[in-house]
Amino acid sequence: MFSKACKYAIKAMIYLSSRSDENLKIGLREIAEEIDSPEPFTAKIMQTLTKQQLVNSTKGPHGGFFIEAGAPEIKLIEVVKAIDGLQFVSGCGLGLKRCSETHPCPIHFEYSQIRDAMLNLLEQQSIQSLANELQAGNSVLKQHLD
Amino acid sequence: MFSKACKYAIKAMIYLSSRSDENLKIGLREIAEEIDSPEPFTAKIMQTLTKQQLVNSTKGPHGGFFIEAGAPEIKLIEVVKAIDGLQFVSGCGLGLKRCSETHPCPIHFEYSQIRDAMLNLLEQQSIQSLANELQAGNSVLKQHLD
DNA sequence: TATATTTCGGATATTTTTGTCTTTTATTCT
DNA sequence: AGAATAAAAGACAAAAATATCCGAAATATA
Ligand code: FES
Ligand code: FES
Repeated sequence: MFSKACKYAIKAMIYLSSRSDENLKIGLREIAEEIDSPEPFTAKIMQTLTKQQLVNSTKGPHGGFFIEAGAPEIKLIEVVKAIDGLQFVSGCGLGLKRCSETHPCPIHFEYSQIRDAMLNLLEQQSIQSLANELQAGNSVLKQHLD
Repeated sequence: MFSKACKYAIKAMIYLSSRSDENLKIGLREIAEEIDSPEPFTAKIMQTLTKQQLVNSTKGPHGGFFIEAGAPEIKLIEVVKAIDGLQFVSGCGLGLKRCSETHPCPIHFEYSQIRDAMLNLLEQQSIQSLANELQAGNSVLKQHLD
């Protein structure tokens, strides 16, 4: 569904948002720790997100990543777009060169409905609202397995 | 969503089914041609499908792949399971070690609904019925782009 | 200014997926 | 039996995704 990089990105964004209310910058180490991701790989992803202007960053002591306070809501689709691109929400489920109503693959009509539901989810849900649920303790970003 | 191998597998199965009514065996070359897939890679996939008993094969002249006539319907999920495994229809959308109602990731409730719809599709749809639609000209397995 | 901190950028390494090639084995036909 | 055909099996190659490392640049603090 999503690449690992994209999953890390989404979780990082949600975590960041859940801690960015204050004028707080979050370091790479903390992010990787809290979303249970490999630190150097996460660094690359954060670089991409920064270049795509989805997060801000500052270097140096007390530097780190943060989401501009008072910034407009960031929808999930924007994060997916930045990391994985939009192929998955528009492409054919069986890999035809283009998804088409007039020359559909065998599962087009069933598949495209589900794909559109996913697209809808990504367009509706925002990082901020998911972060609120996280803060409220209604969801988690990592699990402690014994 | 599905790996390329899995997409090739599904298309190969549907094509095979659409031609297997008669006691007809289909060669690798024809399959790869008709589903627009790399021949040697497709060979590997067909080997797997054969080992998993989803198709039969015979060697030698006029040999090839075929689906046992009068065999019970093959559901899409069986093909996906044989090639990609079931991780995607049961795993967490954000990569948590397990998908859980009690310790859900931020998108669990929306995501799992869509994932279950996909699972439902895979469990309902059979290779044979999709092959019928293909034969009826209602779908295609490859496109000719200029 | 000097030092410590932290991201940035580029190079490199590993793993997985995708794809290819060659030899062997089974089967059919002559 | 011998020749031709086609899949099976295993080794190999290329590409992409995932992950790591290190020096450079920026920033805060002393
Ligand atoms: S053509 Fe395959 S999903 Fe639309
Ligand atoms: S916990 Fe993430 S999808 Fe269920």
